[in-house]
Amino acid sequence: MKPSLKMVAARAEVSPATVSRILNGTAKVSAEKRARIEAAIAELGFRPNMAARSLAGGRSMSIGVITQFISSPFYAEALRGLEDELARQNYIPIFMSSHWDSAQEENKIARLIERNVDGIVLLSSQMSGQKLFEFSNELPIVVTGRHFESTQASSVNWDNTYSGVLAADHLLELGHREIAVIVGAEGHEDSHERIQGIQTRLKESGVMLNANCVQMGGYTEQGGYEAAKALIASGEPFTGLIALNDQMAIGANMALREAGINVPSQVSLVGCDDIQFAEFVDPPLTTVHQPIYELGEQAAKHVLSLVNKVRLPRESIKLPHMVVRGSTAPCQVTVPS
Amino acid sequence: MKPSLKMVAARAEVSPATVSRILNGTAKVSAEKRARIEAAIAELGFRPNMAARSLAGGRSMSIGVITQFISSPFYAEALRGLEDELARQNYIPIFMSSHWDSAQEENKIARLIERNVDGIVLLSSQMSGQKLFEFSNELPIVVTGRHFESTQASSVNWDNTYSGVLAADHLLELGHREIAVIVGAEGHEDSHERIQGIQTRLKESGVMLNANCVQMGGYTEQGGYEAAKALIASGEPFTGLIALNDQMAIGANMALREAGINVPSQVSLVGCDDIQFAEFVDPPLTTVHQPIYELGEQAAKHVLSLVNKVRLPRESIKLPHMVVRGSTAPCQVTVPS
DNA sequence: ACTTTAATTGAAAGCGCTTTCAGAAATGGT
DNA sequence: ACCATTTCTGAAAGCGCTTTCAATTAAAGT
Repeated sequence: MKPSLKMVAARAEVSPATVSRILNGTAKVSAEKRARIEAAIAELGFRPNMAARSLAGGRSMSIGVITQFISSPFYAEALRGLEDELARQNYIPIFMSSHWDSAQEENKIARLIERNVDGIVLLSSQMSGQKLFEFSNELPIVVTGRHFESTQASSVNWDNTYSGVLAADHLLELGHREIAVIVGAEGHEDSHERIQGIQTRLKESGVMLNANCVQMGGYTEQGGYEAAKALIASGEPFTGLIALNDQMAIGANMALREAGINVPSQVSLVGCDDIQFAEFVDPPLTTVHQPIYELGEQAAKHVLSLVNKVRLPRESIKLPHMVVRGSTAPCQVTVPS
Repeated sequence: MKPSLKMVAARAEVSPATVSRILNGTAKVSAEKRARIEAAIAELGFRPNMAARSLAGGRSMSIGVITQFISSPFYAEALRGLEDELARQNYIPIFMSSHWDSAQEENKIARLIERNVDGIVLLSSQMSGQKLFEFSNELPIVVTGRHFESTQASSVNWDNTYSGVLAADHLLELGHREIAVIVGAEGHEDSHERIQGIQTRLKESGVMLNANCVQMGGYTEQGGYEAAKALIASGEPFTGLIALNDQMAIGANMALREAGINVPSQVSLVGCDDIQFAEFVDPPLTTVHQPIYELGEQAAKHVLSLVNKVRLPRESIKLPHMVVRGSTAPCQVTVPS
């Protein structure tokens, strides 16, 4: 039979309440009893039962985390940050994937609430603001990739507009004036902000972003590959190509290669995220590094601050920055001025 | 206040026991009461409290899953299989990373047991067999990447020897006789089996695997990169290179490129796993496809069969197979016969 | 030495559910 | 109609812990 708190209490000749106090540090206990209890715990190999703690105490010490796909290099990195930060505060994450489907997302949230999570982190939620608000009345929620604030909810993000600005500036500085963009999907606030950043910068430099030069790639390698093919097929000229994430950039790179278009001498390619693989493709991908791991950490800090109702010292998240590798080069084509 | 089972019972004018029976399907309930109860549940928006269920019922409907790194394309795929299969049976996974550290692994297992998981899946465990055995006395355990069987434990694997055989055969058939290998790390049963497979096949074809031609790459891109560099620096001639996973193969590919060695015309490169990216590197990576997603699924089925003490229909896992892409080609070098 | 205040401790009441046990109702057989 | 089964249902105990609340003991003040 598994040792219980009661058995520890009996063995240490104290009341269960006192053992509980040691476990939680909720009250002072005399050194002598503390020693007896700790000995008893060790001897019995006692491990507290979280279900019971959760039921009695109303806290489960766990945070639900919903991602679109657990198996994406982007989310994986954020999850790592989350897991590390939560562990530091003795919480555990419970991960679930919602596969870009808001029905599944709601369902998984319900499932997490059943499991008594103390709070929820939504990495790139698809849900309507209305629903989000409703859930945030039930428990603390933190979302990334979009803005949302209420009494029990907050959002954490880096400056996505700035990511767009960086990518655009980089190509502009290299002399590119014909620029194409592969976006992820509609209705993503962060994605939208990046495009905003790109467009603002292009406009400031007197470069028009032709509508034909914007293709959707669904954030996958395959999608990026097809988007680039479409771009090439359209006949629209471009010397600079920005993909809104690295996976699409890698797919696009392949399409360009297949079409016999050299990167970077004919087309400069810039990605976004700086996932682990970016460094290892050929040519190594120039990309906008985003603080993904840190995003996870911050998200964790934010939920826990909501859960424990403590004010968080307002430290803002790092800014994205360019990582220039081999996929971009000065524009070779002479542009009529 | 959150609705409780008791409130549902009151509203439906039945006893809590009856509501519980509906929830669990543990006994027949008259159609009339069932209707009343279901209405009450819907009206109140009642969601059962898992902590309470777990405490009372002794089952948490959750399975602990320990991986080395959650952010690895390999594990991510297995996790997806696990998550899907568990969901089908109304269980949820609780993921934790142990970072190739057996102390952390034990610690996380303890943490999972505290949380009342009904069973544990270890993806590529590092723990000693002794420890593993001890834990398996506490609760059902399934491990992958090594063999381990006991009354409350089992292992699920594909045929790793065969993976090695496939890789070796492929290079052999292309006429390669000077072959180098980048292995992961010491003490991995699956890794060891793959080398066995490679060596057996090489020996059968009268090809010796020189000890200098085996380098360790730690399963990472960076490691593969450095291993390949070392291989090149050693001056040892080779026309075929097998990396025991795709990440190392991708790193090696980069090292070869940097050294001005063309793949596949000068060196044929074969990877292992067939991760998503393999298709998108240049040249597209020839690799041994392993049924990773299915491994996750099977692992889930196995733990649940142990948990619920049902015999599993003995369906064996798919065999690995070659996926020939662009990184291998017939050997160009004339080998003295 | 004797009260006042503070520091420790234990008894007991739940947290929200499952499950045994036994009683009540319904079914069937004759 | 009457008893033997079978089916459905409720009362109550309890899962392992936390947390008041009040009691006990130690420390401090005069």
